[in-house]
Amino acid sequence: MARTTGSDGEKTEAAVREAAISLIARLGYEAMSMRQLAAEVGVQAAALYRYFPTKEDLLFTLMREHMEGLIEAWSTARPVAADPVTRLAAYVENHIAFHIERRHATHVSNMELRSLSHERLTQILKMRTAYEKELRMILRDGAEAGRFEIDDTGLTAMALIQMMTGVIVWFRPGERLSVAEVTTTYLSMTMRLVGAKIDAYSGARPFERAKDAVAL
Amino acid sequence: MARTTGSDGEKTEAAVREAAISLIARLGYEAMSMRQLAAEVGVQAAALYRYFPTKEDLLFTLMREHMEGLIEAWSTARPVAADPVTRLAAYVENHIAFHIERRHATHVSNMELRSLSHERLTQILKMRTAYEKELRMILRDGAEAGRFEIDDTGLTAMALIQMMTGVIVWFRPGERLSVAEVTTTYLSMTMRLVGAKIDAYSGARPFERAKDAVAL
DNA sequence: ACATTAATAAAACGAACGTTCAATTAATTC
DNA sequence: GAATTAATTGAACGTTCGTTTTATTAATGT
Repeated sequence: MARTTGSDGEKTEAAVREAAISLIARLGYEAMSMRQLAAEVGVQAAALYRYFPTKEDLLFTLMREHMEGLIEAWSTARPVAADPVTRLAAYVENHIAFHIERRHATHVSNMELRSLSHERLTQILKMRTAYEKELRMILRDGAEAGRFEIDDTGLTAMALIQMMTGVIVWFRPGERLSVAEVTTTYLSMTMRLVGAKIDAYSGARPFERAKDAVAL
Repeated sequence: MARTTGSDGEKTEAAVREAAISLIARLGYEAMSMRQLAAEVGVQAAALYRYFPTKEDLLFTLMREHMEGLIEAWSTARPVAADPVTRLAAYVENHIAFHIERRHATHVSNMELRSLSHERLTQILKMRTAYEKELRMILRDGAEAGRFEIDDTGLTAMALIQMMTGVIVWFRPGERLSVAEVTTTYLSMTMRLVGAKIDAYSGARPFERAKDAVAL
């Protein structure tokens, strides 16, 4: 046989991406075979090579697009010229929402870095560093303005990112907690962690338990 | 050829474990071949099967011993009948010290779970859950005693563990920060995150920046 | 010294891997 | 409706994989 009725390059490529994210997240990049991926899409392995020249090209494409999406999401959500507390809240909300929404892709981007060539690894890490630098700047601004109490900006940024990204390890949609509830609690923990003071409203009182919902 | 002069089963097995942890941490379990591992040890691949019947048995052994070591380390470090703040501090110190000391093994235990059979995965997760439960109990006791302010005990425990374990991702011994400095900062962040009050010393004042070294 | 056991090498097994190539058919263009 | 292009199949390629088998030598016990 050969070309099948109703076959469409764009649809097949999209199906390959989606199936690859799911399979790599579940099995790991090395453990997933091209034949397995093809079977998931409903196609022969050779057909995959029409869209991605090698297995690594496929992985790299998935990762690059994930990072681009994250950076774009932040550049949209980022509040301009706001105070550090507001900016930090926006960063946390965007980060958690994005990562919960794309749990599988995040897993791939975080776990399969070692399967990239040196050059491509550098490229992905550069994007990641740029994204993390945004958080460091917020923390530094807040510390300088006396709104945060932070020992070490870089270390705090890493701790916060690990904490927030860790959500995808245990969060399952539709279980005990909603995304909004998780976000609210993480916001509260974040603000306390950085020693945020909400002077604008009530004078230098540290963050307490936040019970009100946070808009996403 | 056959048996080599000076060959010793115990030493070879120890060398295999050590090399396996290092190789799996660097390349991933699926990407590491038994021939690669054997070469690292300075032996032929067939010799490995004298010590571990299959590749998965090797992985499982490494993981089980890592978890056993973690639980044992905590059961030694754990303070008996102390207040929640002291117990939480001990948990954080032990966790960070253990994980920095065994970065590679931690990487293996955290990243390669999906390569275990269902039965063995369950066994490892059971140990991990037992270890995490210790933290949840500390948090619950502290919250009930009014020493902590916590929204959700389970969620806070997960956040803290992700934050602390994340140290191994960026920490490199001998770089900018010492283990003691990292631990001190993480202790301070943890105490603020849980809203710890150090009543015993100074009345209900929240944790501030901790500058004094913490004994490990 | 000799017999036994421990530790390894060398070679081979079938299976699965990523990838390529030629052939074939569906859709599109003119 | 013929020519062209797009999409896919089926078979094959050489490699590498985890693992097994057999033979061989070092160390140990008697």
